[in-house]
Amino acid sequence: MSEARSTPVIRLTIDRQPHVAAQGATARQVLAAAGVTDAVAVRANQEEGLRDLSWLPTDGDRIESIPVATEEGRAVLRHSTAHVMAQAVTDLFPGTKWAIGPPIENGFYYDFDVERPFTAEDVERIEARMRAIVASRQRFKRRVVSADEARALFADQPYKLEVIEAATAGSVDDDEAVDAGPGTEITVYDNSVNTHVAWSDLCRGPHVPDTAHIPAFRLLRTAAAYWRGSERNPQLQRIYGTAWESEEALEEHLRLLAEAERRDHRRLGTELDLFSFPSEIGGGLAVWHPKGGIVRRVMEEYSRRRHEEAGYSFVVTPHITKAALLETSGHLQWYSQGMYPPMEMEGVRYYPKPMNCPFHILIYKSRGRSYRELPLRLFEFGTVYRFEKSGVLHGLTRARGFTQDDSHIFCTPDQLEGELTTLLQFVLDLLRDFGLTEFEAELATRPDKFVGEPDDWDDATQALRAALEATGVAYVLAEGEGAFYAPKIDVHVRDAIGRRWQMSTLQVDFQFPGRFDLEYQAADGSRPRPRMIHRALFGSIERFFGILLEHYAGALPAWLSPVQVTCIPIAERHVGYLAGVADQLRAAGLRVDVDTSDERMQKKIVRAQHEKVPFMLIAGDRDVAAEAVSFRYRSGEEKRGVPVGDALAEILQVVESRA
RNA sequence: GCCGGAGUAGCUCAGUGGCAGAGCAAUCGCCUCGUAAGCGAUAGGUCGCGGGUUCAAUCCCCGCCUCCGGCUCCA
Repeated sequence: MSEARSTPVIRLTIDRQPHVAAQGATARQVLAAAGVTDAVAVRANQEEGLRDLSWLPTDGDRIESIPVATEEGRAVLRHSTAHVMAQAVTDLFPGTKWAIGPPIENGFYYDFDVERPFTAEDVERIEARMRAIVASRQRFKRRVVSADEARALFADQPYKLEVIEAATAGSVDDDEAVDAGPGTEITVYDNSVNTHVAWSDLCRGPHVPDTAHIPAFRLLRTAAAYWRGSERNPQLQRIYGTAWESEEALEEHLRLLAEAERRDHRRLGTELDLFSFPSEIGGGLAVWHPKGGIVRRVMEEYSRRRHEEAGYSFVVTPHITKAALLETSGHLQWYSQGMYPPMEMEGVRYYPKPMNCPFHILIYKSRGRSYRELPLRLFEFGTVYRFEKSGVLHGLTRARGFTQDDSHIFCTPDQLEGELTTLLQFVLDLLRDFGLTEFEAELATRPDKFVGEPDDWDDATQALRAALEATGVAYVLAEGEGAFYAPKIDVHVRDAIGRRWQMSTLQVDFQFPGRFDLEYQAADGSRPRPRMIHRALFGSIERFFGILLEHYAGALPAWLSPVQVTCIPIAERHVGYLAGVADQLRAAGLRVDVDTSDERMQKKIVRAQHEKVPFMLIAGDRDVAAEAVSFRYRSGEEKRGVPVGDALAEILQVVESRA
C-alpha cells in the first residue's frame, strides 16, 4: 500500500495469508487490498460470530472472509434481505409492529403484527417496494446503544422491547439471538441513503454493507406464526422469502422448489393410482389401491426376510387394549393428547393403541426368561393410531393411522453395546437396499427433564456413541434432545434432491423395564432387569413409502414397481405373441401387463411412460419372426431384436439386484 | 387446534348474477400402424354442504365441511 509510509500500519492474516494494512482501514478495505471482493462479512480470530465489513481490524487479527456464496454468507445476505422486507412493510403499512426476522435454511422470514393478514397483492407490493429500496443502495450501518437507548428507540415496538429485556437478562433463544446478542451489547442497524436514516432495527448483525449486495431475492409465501413459537401467544403474520448470491442461484432454487412440488407423493399417489385418503373415512387415514398395495407388500416381504435372517422373531398384537395396560406403560399419563379416545365395552375402557411397546413387553413377560434367550428381538408390522391435530396431517408422511416396522430388543447390559452396533449397521444396510445412501445421524443426549439414574444415561449414551463410531456414520451431538426416558440415535437421510428426512430411531429405554418389572434369570441365579431397545427402521411403512416415492419421483426401481414390464404390440396381430412372452415373464415371478387397447403403439408408449413402468417390451412382425422383443427403457433408450430368453434374463438381473 | 388460501366432470383447470365449458382419462366405432399423444362419436355435473340477498346465485354475503401453505406438534 502506497500510503503505508505516512500511516501507522497493522499486520493481519487474511484467509491464512499475511497482509499489512493501514491502521483505521475497514475489513472491507483490507480485503479489497488483498484481492478479496466476494465477502459479505468476516470472521475474526476464529470467533463464533461474524462481523460486518465495516469492522476495524487491529494489529495481529486473523481475518477469514465469508464469501456470499457460502451458507454463512447467504445467511448474512438473507438476514439483510429480511430487514429490507421489514422496511418495505413499514413503508406500506405504517404502524406495523415487528417481531423477529432471522435467516433460515434456504431463505428468511420476518414476523409482523399487522391490522389484517397480508394478501397476495400486498406481497406483490411489498416485493416491488423492496426492489425500490434495494435499487436506492441503502447502507446498513451498525451502532452500539445502551439498553435504555434501545428501549427509547423501540418504545412503540412491544416485541422489540421484549427482545431487549430478554437480551439484557441473557435469556434469548437462537432465533431471537439473531436480533440481539445475549448479554454483551445491544446493537441497532440503520438503513440509510446518504445521511438520511430510512429505517432502523434492533439487530445483532452482521449485515451486508449496502443493498447493492442483494442481487436476487423473491418473496415466497405468507403464513401465521405464534410469537415466540407458543400457541398461548398472539399469532403474527409471517412472510417467507429467499435470497441468493445471483439470479442464476435464485432460479436454481426456484427450480428445486418446483421439482419438489412435482415429486409430491400425494400428487404421485393419485397419478399412479397407489393410494388415496377418502374424506368419508377421515383425514390421515389412507386406503391402499392395488398398485400401492403391491409396492407395500414387496417392501414388507423384503424387510421381513431381512429381519428373519438377522435373528428377529415375528409377533402379532391387537389394535386395541384395555386402559390398564396403558396406565402401566404411562401412555395415558404422558401421551393421552396424542391418542384416540377410549371406547367402552361391558364397563371396561379400551383404547386404540398409539404404540406397540407395551404389547411386546407382555410377550416378554408371558413367562420367565433366561439369559440364554437374550437378546430377544421381537418384530412386528404394528399398526397404531394417533390423534394428530388436523392442521398437521400431510399425506402418508403424517397420518393418523400407520404401520410401524417396530421392534423391541431385550438384552443383558453386557450385550447392549454390541446389539446397538449390529442394529445400527442393519438399519443402514436396509436403507441402502432401498436406494437411500446419504445418512446423517444425531446422538440425542439426556434432556433437562429426565427419569432414571444419570449413570445409566451415561452408560447408554456411551453405548450409542460406540455404535455410531463402529459403523462410521457421520453424526452430530444433539445435546439434551433425548426423549425423557431414553437417549437415542436418529438417522436422517438425504433424498435425491437433497432434502433431509428423519428416518430411523434407536432408543435405549430406562422406563419400561422398571414399570413392567421385567427380569431374566442370569447364569448366577440372580434376576436382573434386561435392557430394552426401541427401534423403528422405516419409521412407518406409510411415511417411508411416501419418502421413497418422492426420492424416486415416482419412478420406483424395478424390484418395487407395481408393474415391472408392459408389453406393447405394434398391431393387433402381435397380441397373441406378446401374451405368450408375458406368460413366460410371469412364470419367472415378474409383474407384467400386455396393453391390448385399441390404440396406436406410440400412444401405448406414452401411457406406459406416464405410469413410469421400468421396461416396455415391444413386438412387431420382425420381433415375432425372430422370437425376439424390443426394449424401450424408462430413459427413452431402446434396444431392438432381443431374444426373449435374453430379455427375461436382463429384466430379472435388474430386479434381483434391486437397482 | 390457530392464521391464511382453495374447493367447477375421474385428473388438470377455464368461466359467468340469466340453459355449465376445455384438455386428458373413460365408453363405443373406424384405423392396424416400428419407439412420447390417429380420427369420429358418446357419456360424464346438486359448480363441497347448508342458509341468506335477488325476479334469478356456480358467481355476492354468512355458517359449516374437506383439502392446501404455514405455526405448534411429530413416525
